[in-house]
Amino acid sequence: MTEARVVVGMSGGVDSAVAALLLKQQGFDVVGVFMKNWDDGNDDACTAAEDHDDVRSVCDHIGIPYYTVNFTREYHDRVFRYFLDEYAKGRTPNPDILCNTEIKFDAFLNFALKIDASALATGHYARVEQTAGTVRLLRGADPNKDQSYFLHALKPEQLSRVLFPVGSMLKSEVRAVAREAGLPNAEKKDSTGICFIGERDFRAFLSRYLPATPGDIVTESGTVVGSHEGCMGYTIGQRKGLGIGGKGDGRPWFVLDKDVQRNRLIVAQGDDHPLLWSSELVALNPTFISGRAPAPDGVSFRSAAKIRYRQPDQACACVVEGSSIRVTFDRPQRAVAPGQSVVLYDGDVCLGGAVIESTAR
RNA sequence: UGGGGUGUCGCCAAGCGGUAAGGCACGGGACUUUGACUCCCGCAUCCGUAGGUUCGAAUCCUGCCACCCCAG
Repeated sequence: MTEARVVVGMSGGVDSAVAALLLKQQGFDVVGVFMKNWDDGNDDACTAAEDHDDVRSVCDHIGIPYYTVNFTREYHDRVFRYFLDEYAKGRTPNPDILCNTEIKFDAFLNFALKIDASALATGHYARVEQTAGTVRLLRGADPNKDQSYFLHALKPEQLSRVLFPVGSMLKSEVRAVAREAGLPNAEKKDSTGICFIGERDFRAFLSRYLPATPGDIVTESGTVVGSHEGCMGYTIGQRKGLGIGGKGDGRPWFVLDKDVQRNRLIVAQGDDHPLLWSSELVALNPTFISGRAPAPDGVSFRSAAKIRYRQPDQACACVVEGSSIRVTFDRPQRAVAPGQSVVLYDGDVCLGGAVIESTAR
């Protein structure tokens, strides 16, 4: 009779390290696993190697075995290709959401089950609550670190196999635990950037995979005010990188829209421009963690939504219409970008979400 | 080659004899498991150029250069 085995996805950061530590202390048969899902040969090799080293030393410190798995192929086929396709269409995808549904909690979860683990744990700041056959996803206890936004598309079958040991903790508590336990990465800086790919000069990175064709930057009336080197490198609401200075009334310029057909960026001066704000959006193929929408098809229900990670909750009314959902906000939202996800909440409960398709005033 | 005007950071623009505002752009940092937004810091020893006046000039004077406008 042995303890239940749990696989912990180790990134090299403190959060997953503490997750592994806590599970070990709780008596689980913990196995640390490092995922290497990206490989572009050279430049990023160093940080990936550092992360791997951190995983090794953390696992040694905690006293658990560790392995490395490689889902480079899966990541490329199921996440990165979509990522590029979306950018090619002029949209702004969120690869990390897909990475969770397709890689971490699918390919990787299956790997964990295959080596006889009963669950997969990660260092995500979110909570899973299971009661009488139902699963709920709750925000992380630390409002400043909550990552439920990235997990909203998981299915109940996936969530029921998942543990988030640090989800009920504050970041400061996680760091304190790491320090007390003497974990080698206790003070390691939080990582950002696309998961598994890391922090990059975004436009330069994209141009390695998508042809960057120079084009005009125009105002909504068609006046050319600048030029860009590939409009896929910009997103709605973006200010930096336009290189337009000294024109008009002196205020900064923002991207209002992208005209992929004509390879043009449409911009306006001042972030109070009406075309930068919309109070309604339509998103496709909504998924709900409970398995069904809070209200029947065609019936409106109130909710709180996020258009992007770390955005404060926005009060709204939603209505599912066939394979899409229409969200109408109480207050207009800035720079709603097709390709990004709208995620719905009811208090601390994450209901689900959908990928934004279009907006309306 | 008659007249008038203008030349200050990549762009726009203060300054009007007392020793170079500000905005945009850009660079760096903070924030951040997407892309963005936001915030903070930095950014002309020098004012088209050569002289002159003055204790002292980007600010006054003169020559030259460049551009613009009106005349031709």
